[in-house]
Amino acid sequence: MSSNDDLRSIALTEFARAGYAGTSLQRIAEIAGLSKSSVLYHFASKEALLEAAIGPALERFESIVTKLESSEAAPADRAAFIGDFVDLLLEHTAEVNMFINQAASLEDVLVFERASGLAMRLGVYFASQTHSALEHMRFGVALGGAAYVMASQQQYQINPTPPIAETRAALITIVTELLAPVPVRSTHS
Amino acid sequence: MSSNDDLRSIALTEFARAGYAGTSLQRIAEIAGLSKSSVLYHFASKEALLEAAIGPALERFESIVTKLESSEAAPADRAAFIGDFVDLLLEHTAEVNMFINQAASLEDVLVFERASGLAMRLGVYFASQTHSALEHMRFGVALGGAAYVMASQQQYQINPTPPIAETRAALITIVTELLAPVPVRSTHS
DNA sequence: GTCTATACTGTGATAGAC
DNA sequence: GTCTATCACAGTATAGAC
Repeated sequence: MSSNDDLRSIALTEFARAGYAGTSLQRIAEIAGLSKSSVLYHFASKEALLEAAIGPALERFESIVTKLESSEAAPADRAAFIGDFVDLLLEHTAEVNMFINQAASLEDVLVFERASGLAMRLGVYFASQTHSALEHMRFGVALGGAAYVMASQQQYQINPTPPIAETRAALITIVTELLAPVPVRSTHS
Repeated sequence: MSSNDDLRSIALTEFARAGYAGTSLQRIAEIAGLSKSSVLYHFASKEALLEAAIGPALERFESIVTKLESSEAAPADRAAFIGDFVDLLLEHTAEVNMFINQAASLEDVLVFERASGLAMRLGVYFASQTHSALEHMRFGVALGGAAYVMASQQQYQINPTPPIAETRAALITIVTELLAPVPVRSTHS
C-alpha cells in the first residue's frame, strides 16, 4: 500500500510539471528508486497510474458539482459552491494545473473525459441560470480565471508563496463579484 | 514559400489540437501530403516548426506588452491595452490555446520561454500599478480567465460559434470591470 | 524539392529469474 | 515485490538517389 501511494504522489507531481506525454515511466521509476517493471507491477499501465493520481480530486469535484445541481439555486447555495470550488483549487493545485494545461492533449484519455464532462456540467448549470451571453461569459472568466491563477502559481513556484488564507479570501471575493446577480464590489479602493 | 506556409498552418492546428508532444512529424506530413523527410527539408527540426507556427502571434503579443509598459499609465492607455489584448485572443485562438494548455510541458522550449517571459512582464507591470494583493489577483483572473475562455471555445469547437462582435464586447466589458480602479459595473441586471 | 532507406534513441509493456 | 532482459513500436533526424 505504501509503494502505491508514493508512486501516485510522484506521478502526480511529474505529470503536472512536465506533462503526461513528457513524463516517462523510467523517470517516475528513478525518482521512486525502482525499475520501470516494478512501477508496472503496482499499476497495470501508465494510464492507470494517471487515473490513480487524479482520481480523488475528480471525485471531490464531482460531488461539488452534484451538490450545486441539486441545490435550490438560492444565493446561499451559490456562495457555498464558490467556497467549495475555491477550496478545491487550493487543495489540489497539481490536478488543477494538469486540467488547465493538458486537457487538450489528454482528451482521449478516459479519466480526462470525466473531468471535461464535469466542467461542461458546470457550464450547463450556469447557462440555465441566466439568459445573458455576458453573464455566461462572466461565469467562464470567473471559474477559468481562478483555476488559471492557481495553476500559474503552482507552475512558476511563486516564492514566497502568498499566505493561503489571503489567497483564498481574494479568490472568493473576485469569483463572488463575477457570479453575483447584483454588484457587491465596494466603492472604496 | 507556399509549402512553408501550408506546413506552418497545419502544424499550428495540430499542435493546438493534440499537443506538441502528441503530434508527430509523420502526422503533419500525412496531412500535408508529404513525407516526414520533406517536412524536415522545409524546417530543420520539429522545434523550428513550432517556432515558425507561433512566432507571429508572439511578436504581436510582445508589441502589445511593450506599448503598455511605455505608456503613461492613464486610463485611456489601459483601455487601449484591453482592446489590443482581447483582439489578440480573438485572432490567435490556436496559439492562445497552446499557451494555456501546454505552457507547462513546453517550459524548456525556447520559444515558450519567450511567451512565459511576456506573461511575466505583464504581471510585473500590473503589480507595479497596485499595492493590493486583491487587485493583483483581479489582474490574474481577468487576463487568465479571458484567455482560458477563448481557449476552451476553440478546444471544444462550440457550435454555433457565438458572433465574434458579441464575444469581443463581452470580454472587453468583463476585463475592464476587473481591471478598473473604480467599479464601472451597472446596477441593472 | 521530394522521395526511400536507415540510424539511433526512447517508449510502454511483457516474460521469467530470484 | 523487485529485478534484468527483451519486445515491438514510434519518435526525430540524416544520407543519398532521383
